[in-house]
Order: sequence, then C-alpha cells, then structure tokens
Amino acid sequence: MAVTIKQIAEMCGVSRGTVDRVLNNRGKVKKETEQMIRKIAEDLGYVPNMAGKVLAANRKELAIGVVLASEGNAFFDDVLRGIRRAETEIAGYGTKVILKTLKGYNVQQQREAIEEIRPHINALILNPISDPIIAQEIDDLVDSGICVITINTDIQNSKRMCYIGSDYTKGGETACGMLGMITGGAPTKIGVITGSTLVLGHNQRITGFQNVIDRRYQDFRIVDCEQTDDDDIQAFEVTKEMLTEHPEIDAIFIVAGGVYGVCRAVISMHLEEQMHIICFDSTPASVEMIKKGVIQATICQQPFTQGNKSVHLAFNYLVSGLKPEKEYYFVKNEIKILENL
Amino acid sequence: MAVTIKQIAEMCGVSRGTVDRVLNNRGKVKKETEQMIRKIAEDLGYVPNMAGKVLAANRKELAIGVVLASEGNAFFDDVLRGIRRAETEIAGYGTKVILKTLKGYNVQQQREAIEEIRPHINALILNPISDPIIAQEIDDLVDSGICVITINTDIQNSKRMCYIGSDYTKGGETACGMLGMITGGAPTKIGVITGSTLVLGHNQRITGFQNVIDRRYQDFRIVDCEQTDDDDIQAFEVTKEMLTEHPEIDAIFIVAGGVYGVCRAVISMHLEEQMHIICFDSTPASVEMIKKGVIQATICQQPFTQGNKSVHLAFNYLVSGLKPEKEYYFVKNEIKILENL
DNA sequence: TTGTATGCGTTATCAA
DNA sequence: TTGATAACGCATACAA
Repeated sequence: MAVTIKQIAEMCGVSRGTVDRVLNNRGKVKKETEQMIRKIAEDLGYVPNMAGKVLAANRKELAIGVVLASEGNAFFDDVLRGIRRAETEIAGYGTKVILKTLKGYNVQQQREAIEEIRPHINALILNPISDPIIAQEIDDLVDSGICVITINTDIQNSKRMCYIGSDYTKGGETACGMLGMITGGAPTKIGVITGSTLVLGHNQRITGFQNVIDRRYQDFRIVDCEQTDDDDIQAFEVTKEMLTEHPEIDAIFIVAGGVYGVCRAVISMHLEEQMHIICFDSTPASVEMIKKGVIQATICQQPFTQGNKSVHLAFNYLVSGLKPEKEYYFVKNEIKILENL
Repeated sequence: MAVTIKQIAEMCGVSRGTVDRVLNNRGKVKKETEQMIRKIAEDLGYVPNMAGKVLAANRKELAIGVVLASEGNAFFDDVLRGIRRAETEIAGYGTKVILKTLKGYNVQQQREAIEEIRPHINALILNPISDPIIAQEIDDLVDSGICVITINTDIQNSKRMCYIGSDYTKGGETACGMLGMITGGAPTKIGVITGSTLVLGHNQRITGFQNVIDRRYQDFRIVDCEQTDDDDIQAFEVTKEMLTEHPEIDAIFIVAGGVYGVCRAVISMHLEEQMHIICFDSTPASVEMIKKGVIQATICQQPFTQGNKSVHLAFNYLVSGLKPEKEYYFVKNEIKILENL
C-alpha cells in the first residue's frame, strides 16, 4: 500500500495536521519536527494521493474558463473537440469548463469576454491577442489567484503560467522540407501567401522556411509574398495578381488562412497541374484540395492535443497546486498527405 | 455543485446504499424503487465522481501488469517511456505498474512471464504473440477477472478487452504515398525488405503499399521482396543480394526492422545517392540515416502514445469498471522527414 | 506550535 | 430487500 500522511504522522509521533502543514509548506511548525517529518516522508517515498486531494478540493466548486477567438475559423474546430473531450474527462472529478468563443481579434472584445467569466473561474485558457492591454489583463487575473495558460499563440511579458501550441519556426522548416521532397531540390520559384505580417507565428513560419532554403535548397527562390488577412476572397485576389505578375512561379507556400481562396485562384488559371502547394492545418478546405490533388501536403499542429492538454494542465494545477514542469509545451508538426489524412 | 448519490438518496427517500446498488447493478432492489431511482438519477444528470470512486477503490491495492517483448528492440524504447510516464501519472491515485520485459518472441517465455506476475495484477497489457496458446492464456486471465489489453500487435479469437496500436495497412499506404511524392510518380523499380512474412502487420503494410500503387502510381513496380527477421546482419546480406540481382532497383521499402543493415548495404554499394528509401519508426538507426540523407522519410506509429494510453485505459477500467468506448484504438501514421524529426 | 474533528463521494460490511 | 456506518486520503476550521 502506498504511504499516507496518516502513516507518516504515526511514525513521527505527531498528528496528521502537523504533517500536512510541513508537506504543504503552511508554516507554524517547529524546525526540528519539520526536518524529521520531511526526512521520514522522503525515506518512505511519500506521494500524495490525488484522489484524496481532488475529493478534498471538491468542497469548493472549481471551474476552468476558456476564451477562444474561434468563431469562423475552422482550425479551432479540433481545438474545441479536444477541450470538450477534456471536459468530459474531468467532469467526473467535479471540475467544469466554461467556454466563451469570439469572432476575430478585437482587444476590447477579448478583454470583456475575460471579465465576463472572471467571477466564475479558477483558471483561464486563452489564445491571447499580442497586445499590452491583454498582457495587463492576464497579470491582473494571476494576481487575483486565477492561473492563466496561453494556447496556440503566446504573449510576451505576462505572468501566464505556460504556453501550449506550435513551434512555428519548425513548422515552416517542415513545409520547406516537404517542398524539397516534392521538387527533388530542383530550381523552384516560390510565391508566399501569408496571413498577416503582424502575426508573429506567421512570420516565424516564413523564417523557418527560409532557413531550410539556405540550408538545403539553394535553388529555391521566394519571388513574392502577399497577405490574405486569413480571408478567402482576399486570398483569391492576391493569388491571381501574384501569378499574373510572376508567371514563373511554380510553387506556393500558404502560411496561414485563405487556403480555399488560393486554390480556387490557381484552378481558375488552370495552373493546378504544374503547381506545387504546401499549406498548414487540416481544415475542410485543405482536405478537399489535397483530395483533388491541388495541394500536395499540409502541416498540422495537433489542434486536438492543444485543446485537450491545456485543460488537463489547468485541472492538475487546480487540484494539486503543482505548476507544470515546463513553461513551453510544443505540439508536433505533423505532415499530412492524401494517404494519412 | 454536481449531483451526488447522497442527494439522489434524499430525493428518493432511500439510503445511499440502495442508490449505489441500483446505479451499479448489484441487484437486490425492489423494481419500483429501482425505476424511481434510475429516473431521478437520469433527470438530475448524475455523473459519478471519479475521485470518490478511486478513493473507495483504494481499499484494495491495484496493479497493472505489462509484459513486453521489448528487449533489444529500439522501437519499444518510446513505448516504455509512455508507460513510465503513465505510471507516474496514476501513481498519485494509488495504482502501480509492474513491468516485465522479454527478448524475442518465444511463446513459452511469454506465457511464463504472464504467469509470473499474474498473482499480483488486476489488469495486463501485452504485445501478444499470435499463437493459440497465448490466446488461451488471455482467456484464462479474463475469466479469472484480470482484464487484458493488447498493444502494438493484436491477437484474434481471444477475450482481450481492446487493442491499441497501428493501422498497418494505412501505414503501408502512407509509405507509398511518400514515395510517390519523392519520385513524382515516375516509373520506379522497388525492392521490398520485410521483417517476416509470418507477421501479420508486416504483410498488411505491404498490402497497403500495393493498394496505393494500384490506385495512384501504376508506374511503380515491386521487383523483389526479401525477409530480414528484423536482424541487421541478415538485412545487410539480403539487401546486397537483392541489389546485385536487380540493379534496376531505385527505391527500397523497408517494412520493419533491419533498417541499419539495409542502409549499410546500400552505402557499401555506393547507391545512396540515387536510391529512395522509406522505412518505419524513429529509431537511432533511422534517425541517423535520415540525417545522412540515405533515408528520405520514416512512418512512425506514436509509440509513446501506445504505451501511455494503454495504461490509462487499464486504469480507467479498474477504477470505474467502465469498458473503453472502442475496441480498436488506432494511433496515427506520422510522416517524419529531416525537418520534423 | 500542535492536535482533533469533520467532510468531500463512493463502496463495502454488517445489521435489521 | 433495505439502512446505517466505517473507510479510503486529504484539507481545514477550530480547539488546545
């Protein structure tokens, strides 16, 4: 049988309460007894029983809040699935999840959404907008005892506990690696269609892509780079312009949203046969275009895991009080082609 | 606050014991009261509290046994990591893991290993040898109340609760998809180096590979197929023979073990520049050869997840008594290239 | 500074 | 067929 607080108390000739105070650093214990208790606990290999902890914590109703700018963005569908799955997984332990979704990235809206659920939650999971106002909001929450976990996008200079999401640079490197695989490293003129140059992750993907060009594929050349603001119509327009202006382009690197618009533009110009296209994430649009043979590969960032794991990290912190071991939880960059979609 | 057995008991005007008997199908309850209790529980949306369940289950010491033919097989290193991680994750809930590793696939040895730990365990995780003796052993265990989960390899006609492992056919399809990506579908003469034609999973990978040839790459031709018995020396020999006999081969599909032997043979014949090689799993050998550029891609089967999830499935069954939702838990076939290793 | 009592939700045992 | 009670391990309010 695993060793318990009760057993330690008996061995030390003190009460359970005293052992509890020592092991949870609540102070008010004589130094000598403290040392003795610590030593005994160590020797016996004491591991706190989580079920007991959870049950005791059950006196208070615990809730985890989630604020996601997920509406109208198909990428987040699987993130939400992961969150809902985690919700059922921890429901049996008496902790619930309060979900609030938003459309688009408006600082005031995000702040208001957080404030709205703030009174009801003990932890917050957030894909933050990179803005000092949001950083300040996070610090407020943490100072008032609500732990914050960032998901999918990180934010600098805040007291958030940890980040779970993509290694964007490596994602860009992987994308270029796949293009190298497809072209055999032959001279290639590449058009880059990014989401926004204001989004750090998008820029990091391009950096990674360029890294691998420099490292392995010196015959690759990026000839143009345009923005879609993750909008399919805009993507359609800028792609047509780009391909008209640079008819030499024979590969497209889609960094973020607008996948459907880009592909429709390529198809409308009858270039889908000779064009090599790499994109990110497994959305209905990218899946459809891979099945059609328009896109050759997509790099996915384990959206389900991002959602699921973030909730579990929050839950474990709430019931055990232990911070996660790592500050950064990077998900894998998964290569998907037609056969393993 | 979530609804509890106690609350249901109060509402029904009965005792907790009666509610427990109904909700856990222990019988010995009058039909009318049973129906009433079920209805109230349903209406209130009763969800059993796992922490309470686990704590109550803690009266008995629970243990999960693992028998793995992992020694000398690098693939299992990550499976074991997943198991050990799960062990620490559930240690806090008072359940321990008893691990027994074996070298090679000997039916009697596997049976003895199981019998050895049998008296101390409540569940068993096993990568079974496909043999009626093992199937019988599994049925014995299940009949005596020890649930069995198969991992990495399944076994037919047994009472095992569920399987977690690879979809081998899809793995073969993915491998062929990658070769198609690399060659652009150009005419290719392929040598297949399998582990053993007696291993179902290896055959399924070849079937999947052939599926995609038929479906998408009719210019691919498998010109030869040899066995390594997962041994590097044998792999070295048969590969040299094959390449000598079929100098037209320009791609190799390594189905199982012996990766290092195959690659060394290719290098010794100075064919690594023009040869395209696809293999499985992320072992030190395959990683080294990808870094050297000898292998272009490897298809991985989430070994960590296989180990980790199998333990969690067993744990959940032990403490909740609920069988897993699915009989088959297939892990992903992950494509790894140099950039996302 | 330390000890005691109570409760979290479930299950098991014993008595009625 | 049912009810009452103790126990699992931990946290906490309160008493000493």
